Amino acid sequence: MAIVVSEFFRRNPKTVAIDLLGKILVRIIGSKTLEGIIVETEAYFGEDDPASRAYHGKKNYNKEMWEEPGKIFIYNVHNNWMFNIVSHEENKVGAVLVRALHPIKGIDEMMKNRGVKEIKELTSGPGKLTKAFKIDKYFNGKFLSPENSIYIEDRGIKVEFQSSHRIGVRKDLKEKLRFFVVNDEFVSR
DNA sequence: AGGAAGATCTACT
DNA sequence: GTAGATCTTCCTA
Repeated sequence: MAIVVSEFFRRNPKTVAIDLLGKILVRIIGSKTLEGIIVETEAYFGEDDPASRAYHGKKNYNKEMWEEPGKIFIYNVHNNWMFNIVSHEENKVGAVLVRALHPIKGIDEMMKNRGVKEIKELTSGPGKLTKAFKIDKYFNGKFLSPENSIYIEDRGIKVEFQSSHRIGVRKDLKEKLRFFVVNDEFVSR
């Protein structure tokens, strides 16, 4: 069952980040379908979050965070594309970063896209999964939807999760805003 | 023109 | 396991 994007992402990013765990990211490439269970996410808030791309105010490169929830927000870090989904309540700012997936369909295609043989290496990090799923700046500002060949499904998978501080950020908030599925080998660390 | 970044890969100890 | 190079994008000057 496809999720209702406009409702699902119109919530606090922290709630969305937790709720995304266990959902399926689906990507259609020609006749191929790639699928992965979301097993690691991070929540980012607006201008009061020092780790957020929105911290320095609305800029050309982050303006999507102010736009409609359910839009895809892509940016580049050290030659890696980061896949975020705009998530916030009415008149707020925020996004959720997808950090890791557990591949379930289209493994061969992912190996081709990534250029590696180990399944564990396919999608166990934010830059890895965008490469495996062929996600790049092209998707920035587009909505998650089957028409755009990328969307999220709820198949009722229930997961047990833990939280931790966000990874790689210079200044984090006190609150733990990284969420990951317990005992999943695709969690990035 | 220069630099920093929410990371990854490689080559080692 | 841990350090160092990487070589894109978009910022600030």
